[in-house]
Amino acid sequence: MKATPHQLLCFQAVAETGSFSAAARRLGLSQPALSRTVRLLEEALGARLFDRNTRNVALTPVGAELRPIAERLGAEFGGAYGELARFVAGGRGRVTVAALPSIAAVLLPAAIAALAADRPDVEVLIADALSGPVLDAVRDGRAEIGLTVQPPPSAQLDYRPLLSDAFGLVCRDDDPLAARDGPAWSVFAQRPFVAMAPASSVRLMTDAVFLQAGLAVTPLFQCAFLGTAGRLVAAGLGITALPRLTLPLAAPPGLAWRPLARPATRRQMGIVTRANRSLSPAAAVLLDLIVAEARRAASLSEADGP
Amino acid sequence: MKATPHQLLCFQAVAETGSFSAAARRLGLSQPALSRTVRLLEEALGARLFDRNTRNVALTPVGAELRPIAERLGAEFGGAYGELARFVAGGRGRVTVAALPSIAAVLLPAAIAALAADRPDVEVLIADALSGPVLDAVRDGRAEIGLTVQPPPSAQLDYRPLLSDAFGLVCRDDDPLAARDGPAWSVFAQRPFVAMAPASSVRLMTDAVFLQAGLAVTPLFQCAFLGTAGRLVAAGLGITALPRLTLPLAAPPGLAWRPLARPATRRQMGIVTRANRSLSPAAAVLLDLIVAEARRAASLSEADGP
DNA sequence: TGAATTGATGTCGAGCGCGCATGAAAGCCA
DNA sequence: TGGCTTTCATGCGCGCTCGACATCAATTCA
Repeated sequence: MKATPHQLLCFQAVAETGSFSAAARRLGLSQPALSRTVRLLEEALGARLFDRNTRNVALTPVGAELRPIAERLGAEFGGAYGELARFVAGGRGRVTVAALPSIAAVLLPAAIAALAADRPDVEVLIADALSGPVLDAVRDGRAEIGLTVQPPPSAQLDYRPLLSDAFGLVCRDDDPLAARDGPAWSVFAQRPFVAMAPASSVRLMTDAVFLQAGLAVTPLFQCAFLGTAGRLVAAGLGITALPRLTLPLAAPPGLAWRPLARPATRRQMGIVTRANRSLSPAAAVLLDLIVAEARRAASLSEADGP
Repeated sequence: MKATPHQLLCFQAVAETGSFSAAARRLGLSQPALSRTVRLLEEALGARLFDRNTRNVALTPVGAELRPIAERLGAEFGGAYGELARFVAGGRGRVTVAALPSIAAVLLPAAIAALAADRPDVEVLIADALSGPVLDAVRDGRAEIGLTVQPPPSAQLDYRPLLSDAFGLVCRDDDPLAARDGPAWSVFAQRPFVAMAPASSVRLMTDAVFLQAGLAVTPLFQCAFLGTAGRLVAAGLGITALPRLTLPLAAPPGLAWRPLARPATRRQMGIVTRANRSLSPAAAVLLDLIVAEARRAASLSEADGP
């Protein structure tokens, strides 16, 4: 009751060449093997497929009926296999990345550009969110890759650190603070502080540092976007603390960045994936590209060690 | 590099049940066998299909990609197999019958009606022609079945006699000849003879009888159709000789038929098929029906022996 | 902490498909 | 017409695949 694809291939070869010997040569089989295979197929289907004697081979009506079917099936099978192979090779697919905006902006553009360059059929979706939703998205499979700060250890998530980024003071470049080498976090106790939104990763870290250092800092503003914070600082309304690599996002010219000391603080960025779950091939490729991009960013950033 | 349908079935079962053991039970396999089969499929595709530990089984992205493909392929395969099975069983197909009109009219209607009754998807094409073209059509495959008089023996054709039909005198029933028992062929030397067209099988036989009996018979008319000949006779323009079973075709009322003697002559009708060539299943069914119909016609016709 | 469930692995046996050698039939040619 | 060649079928031996069975490892539940 079963016809294997191999049997259909053998049938097709005989039908096309009109000869068992020629078909066997083409298939790289011995003629007896081919004869047997065709006979088995005929028995499986319950009908003769070729009227043959030692001199002539001709399709029977059943064989003629099978021919287009086998062809269609073969094309279907080959096509499906090709599709899948491309997916497996990472040449096709969809990758969803959940990322903190500040990290996405640093690491993703180059990686995605490199991916698009030689794998144009891979679709990349970016969901930027705060760190909690990023972890949630990865945990329940809505995103394959998460880019975020180091999360609390979890059995459901794997974390792989990529690079760390020093926090620094951000102020106008005509501010006297801009001239200082290695200002301390305590400066924020004396000047209006532009804070990020409460659940943002930058805010969580600055709050932690203030707490740890026993500093009483009252945020003057709370921004959801780095660009807003940058503009507030540029307008002279306050100063803030940001990781260095996020600086281009806070973009207005006329701003200075000085690494903060006491305590020297670094934000670690990394990749989060679902534990014990395979990545799609395309996602694996993108992940490698992100890792490479992170290495490049780390080596370019003189102040940054792992 | 090869995924067998069986491997895809196993994959689907695991994907659907979410469990190797349950899938194995459903497939009627042992669980180890199923495990191995899935592993082999994964190796063949070069990618893991399930993320699994002893407690959970979940599709990987590649597995999720394969799932609809496997489903489509399975449906395609099953559908194609079903189509072919129906063809093999004779439930679907096209049969071309080449036949002498006089024989077709006798044997085909009942056989085709019986065929259409329980195999509505079998298409029957009838090509009525003279005996030469009938043989040609069968010889080169344009027709699978030929209905004709006994042909000259040929290595390319098989002939199977069905029934034989006595020639008789056809005249008006008010003709004095109609009262005679067993008139002889010599009557045609004395009365206007309505002949059939030169290449028709009836004409060939009547000519042969006249030649053999040394009778000089000049045809008065030559008809291509039996109906025409019948009407000419009915109009009193002449008499003719026809096999008994063709009489209904020569139809007008008021005609008599009397078996001819000296020599008693029978037309043998039979089935011609291509030698060493399989019939399509549907054609084989039709052939059997024709044979049955011929047997019925023979038993009904008291004057007809084999 | 022990019992039960589930997937993986090792081993063995049966069946299938392959190649090789050989047989039978049909056409070709002298 | 009788060899020769070509072509498909068949018998045999072998290796690979796939099956079941027994067993192991890991995880959950009581």
